[in-house]
Order: sequence, then C-alpha cells, then structure tokens
Amino acid sequence: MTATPGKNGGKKPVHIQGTNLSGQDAIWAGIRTLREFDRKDLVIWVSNNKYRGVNDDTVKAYLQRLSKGGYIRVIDTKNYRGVAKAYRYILAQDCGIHAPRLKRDGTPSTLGRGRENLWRAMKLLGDFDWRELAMTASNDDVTVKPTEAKDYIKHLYRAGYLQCTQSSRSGSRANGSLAKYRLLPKKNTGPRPPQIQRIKQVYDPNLQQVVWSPNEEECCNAE
DNA sequence: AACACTACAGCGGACCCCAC
DNA sequence: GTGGGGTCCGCTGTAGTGTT
Repeated sequence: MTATPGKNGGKKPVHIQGTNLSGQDAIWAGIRTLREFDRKDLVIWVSNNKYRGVNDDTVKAYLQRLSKGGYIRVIDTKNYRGVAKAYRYILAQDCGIHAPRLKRDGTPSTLGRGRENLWRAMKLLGDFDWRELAMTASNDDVTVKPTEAKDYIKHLYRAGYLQCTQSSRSGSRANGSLAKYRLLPKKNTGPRPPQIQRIKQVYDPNLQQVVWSPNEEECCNAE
C-alpha cells in the first residue's frame, strides 16, 4: 500500500479540521441516535447532522473497533443482488454521550486521558501548584506525571487561561514553595481540554480556535 | 529543581485492493 | 457495484535526556 503523495492522507491538525466534534464523536452520536443501522444509514446520518465531510472509511474503521470492543453487534447481513454484502448493526453497549476511545483491537485507549484529567482537576481545585494538579489528575487508570502537569500549566498560563496567585519562592530550600495558579472563570470554556499542539500552539476545541501561538507572544497576558 | 528540547509509541483518518 | 480489510501517513500525547 503506497499512499499517493499528493493526496495527503492522514490526520489533520485539530485547528485545520475546524470542528469541535471528532469523527468518532459524530459517529458515536449517530449510533446512539439510530440504535440499529447499517453503515450507509450511519454515513448519511453523520453527514446530515454532525460532521459534514466525514469520510466513509472513517466510519468503517470506527465500526470495526466498536464491534471488536463489543459496543455494537452484527444482527443481520444482507446481500445486494446476491453479490455485495452489508452488515446491520445494533448498539450493544451504550457507555454514554462520550465516544469510546478504542485501539484497533477494540480495547480501551488512554491516549489523551491525562490532559482531560488535568483540565478537570484545574476546575476542581481552585488554587493549585503543579504537584497538586498532577496528584489530583491521577487515578487508577491514568497516571499524570508532575512534569506533564507543569508543562500543561506553562502553556495555559501563556495562553492567558491561568492566573498566577502566588509566585514561587526558590531562594530558601527549607521554606521554598511552588508557584500557585488558578483557572480564570472566563477561561472555563467547556468540557474539552485545550490542546498543546506539536508546533507548541494552544488550541481550544471548545472555542474551535487557536488561543495562543509562539509567534504571537504578546497575546499572553502574564498576570 | 526547573526548563527546554527531542524522540518515540500509538491513534485517527484516508487510500487502496480484493472478495463477494 | 458495494463493503470489508490491510496499510500508510501525520498527528497528539508521553517519555526521556540534556542544560541552566
């Protein structure tokens, strides 16, 4: 299999996608609405309702994962003119509004869970330093390293999402303390965590916009 | 200890081929 | 002609290492 260079296959950066629903989110919403469906039903529903331009192959691949994971079940197959075959699925396990994140073999994926926990912990804690944030964001399923929490704080602070409520005191090791931060209420933009992209810019999927980039340092209000 | 940078693993989406 | 399966590529999130 060789991808044609000009076709630029592969995942696009979230800010290019320009939607607050991932393909999987849209597909899962369609499954929960239809309950019983074949692939064509689902593609039509998704394109009409949630996510214009979702690729048929994306639906196909996600259905495979859901099927392997036991979230949907094949209840029927039908033949077209005795040639092409189509599966009919039924929702077998409804885990709620959030689309299950699955690996190719159908087992749960923890990718991105760390950021979700950090974002939730910020809203929960009020004032926090990076150690407290990492501890609160960690649970049995996901371990958030302090350095990850620190990096996330750094970027959100630059993006103007966090207020520094207490500077760090590193002069004396005995009574030294870590800087404390607080999420600004007006920056609690929604349930989805702001993402630190590979090019180090901060993208808020709730607002569907880039809120800070290294080229626009002045947009960061260091308070 | 804190910060900066780089590399890697694995996921999501798209392309292509093949079976029916 | 249609749909399933395999594969590839770019991305994100995470881990590791070096520097200050």
